[in-house]
Amino acid sequence: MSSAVTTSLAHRVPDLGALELLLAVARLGSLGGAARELGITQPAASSRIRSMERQLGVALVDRSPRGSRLTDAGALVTDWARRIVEAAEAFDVGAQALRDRRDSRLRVAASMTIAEYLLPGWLLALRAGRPDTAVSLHAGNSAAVAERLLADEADLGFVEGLTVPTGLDSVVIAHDRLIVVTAPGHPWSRRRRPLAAEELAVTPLILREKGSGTRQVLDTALGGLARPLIELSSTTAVKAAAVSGAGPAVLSELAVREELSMRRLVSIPVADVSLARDLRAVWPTGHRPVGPARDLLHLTRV
Amino acid sequence: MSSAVTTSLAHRVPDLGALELLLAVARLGSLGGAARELGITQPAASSRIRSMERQLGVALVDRSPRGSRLTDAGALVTDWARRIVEAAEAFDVGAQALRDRRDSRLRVAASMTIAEYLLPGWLLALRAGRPDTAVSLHAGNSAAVAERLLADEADLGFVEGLTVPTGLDSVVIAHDRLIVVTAPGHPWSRRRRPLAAEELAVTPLILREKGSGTRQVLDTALGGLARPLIELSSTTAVKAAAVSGAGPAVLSELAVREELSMRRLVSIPVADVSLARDLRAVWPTGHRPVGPARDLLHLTRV
DNA sequence: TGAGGGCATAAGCTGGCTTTATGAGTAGTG
DNA sequence: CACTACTCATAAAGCCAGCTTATGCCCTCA
Repeated sequence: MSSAVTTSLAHRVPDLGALELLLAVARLGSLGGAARELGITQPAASSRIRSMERQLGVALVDRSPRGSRLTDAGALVTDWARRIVEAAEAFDVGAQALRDRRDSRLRVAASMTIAEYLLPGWLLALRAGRPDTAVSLHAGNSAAVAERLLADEADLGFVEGLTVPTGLDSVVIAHDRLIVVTAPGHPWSRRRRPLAAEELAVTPLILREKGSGTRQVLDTALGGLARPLIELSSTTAVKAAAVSGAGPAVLSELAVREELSMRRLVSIPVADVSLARDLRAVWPTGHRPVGPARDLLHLTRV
Repeated sequence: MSSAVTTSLAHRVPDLGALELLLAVARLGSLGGAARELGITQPAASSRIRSMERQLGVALVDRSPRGSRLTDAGALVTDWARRIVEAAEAFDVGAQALRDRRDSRLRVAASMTIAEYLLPGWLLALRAGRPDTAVSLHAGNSAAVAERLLADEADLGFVEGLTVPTGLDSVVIAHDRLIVVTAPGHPWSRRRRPLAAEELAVTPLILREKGSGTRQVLDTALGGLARPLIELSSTTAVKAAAVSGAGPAVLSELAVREELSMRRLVSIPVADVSLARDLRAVWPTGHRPVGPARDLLHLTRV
């Protein structure tokens, strides 16, 4: 693999500024207009689009004296670009929440899975409605979330798992499901019938460590029988092991959505095992969320 | 506060090179090692990580004389970064396929929706197994796909919709579903019961133009009754209208996955209407795909 | 025919990222 | 105990991408 000159992605993919510019051109139908919107000059926009076209080897916009429209290829590229920009927006709100310290107006504590996969989206939506809300975010396990809430160091918490920590009220805001995944080459990926619970129980699996929410749900569903091939301490490590073909893994559906659509992993249907778990918003008993916390809570309910 | 200087995303989110570097550091546990992998020097990596930390206002890695590990915040940031990099990888393979012209070893023709949302992932997987396969991609509607295949200008095609163009053999590779979506504020988003088919039929909707695959499926499902509020000629335009709150829209589940998880749109359950449609791989009758086309076809089957 | 909007080109500047060169801390080893 | 091998940080100097300003051409519309 990586033969010859495997130049990094960054050399083959335009930078975020150029992608934003392309989206603006697509929306406004004019290089100069897009430039104005981004606060740069028209020649800068012109040259940037041109160098992006050189880099990709494809004409992206049709220039005419009355404006610019995307070519067919340009439309396709713009849609791919949009997905990068959306991921960057999620990064941005997440990072901003992480930076803002305890003087923030809304302090959120969340379990890792929720903080990684759901919160950025919610914060993006919250910012759309309440642009001035400063949010801070702390990520930890369920116990840590409970502790922060009870010490009045957080206004609203999010946890996953089967039980609600004592002293907290909660409401179910979404459902998650654990699924079995393998690399595309694995024999299970060619099965025609769903996997039986017994098969899953006797096969060594790549798992999160005992005590994690994920492991807890799986052990309960299988009657405490899950057999580890390896035990790893982060979702990311489990994914990496599964992608590399080490064996089947059991992971939150949320955590592997990207890998499934990229076909780095495939999902193996399982019969007779209930691997659903609730995702809950939590707060100290009696202290119903108000203000921005209430807004965020409303956003999260499907 | 958009007030003051609402600097663009590109100023608040590190560039792709920095994100890749961060992922390498996370994986290898060493700044120098990551630098070596990316073909830059250790001081460059050091300074780049440091300036990323300055930009985000958060410490990302714990340096020690025996290596570097991610901080808690760093782990979270790294996972958000990974999603940007994955979107960039999809962009990259898509763009590469778009650039390679008709001398490519594998020529693919696909409908817009499939080209935008699924093909990049498939090509990524294909490249993992067959790194040297050069792929070219043409996107158009079903008729254009059929034309290219029959003129021997493509080796494998992908279409969505209810019918298979004549002269082509096909196999169903996945199922898509049209769903009803609205902006989060819309009254329908607070419904407790699923929408009935009749309600959908009498409500003016944001739709693709007549003749598109999406519209065809919807009209059939509703008995030709879909009532347009506006008709737009691209999926992206429909999404933009729906996000801005113009009304309910009907779109492929594939097309709105990101918007749903970002909560820019919410999905409205519908009862009694079957909006499923098949996604098919197609090829000229009798000419079963061989070589790389066969590999790609295998990859796409769930 | 003149005004206005759209785009391209050229020249010069600047800032960020890079490399090279060096120093300092820690761990393992004979 | 000192030597080696690994880690990371700092400083100085060079390069290049992208920016701005200044200009010119093309087209459309009044």
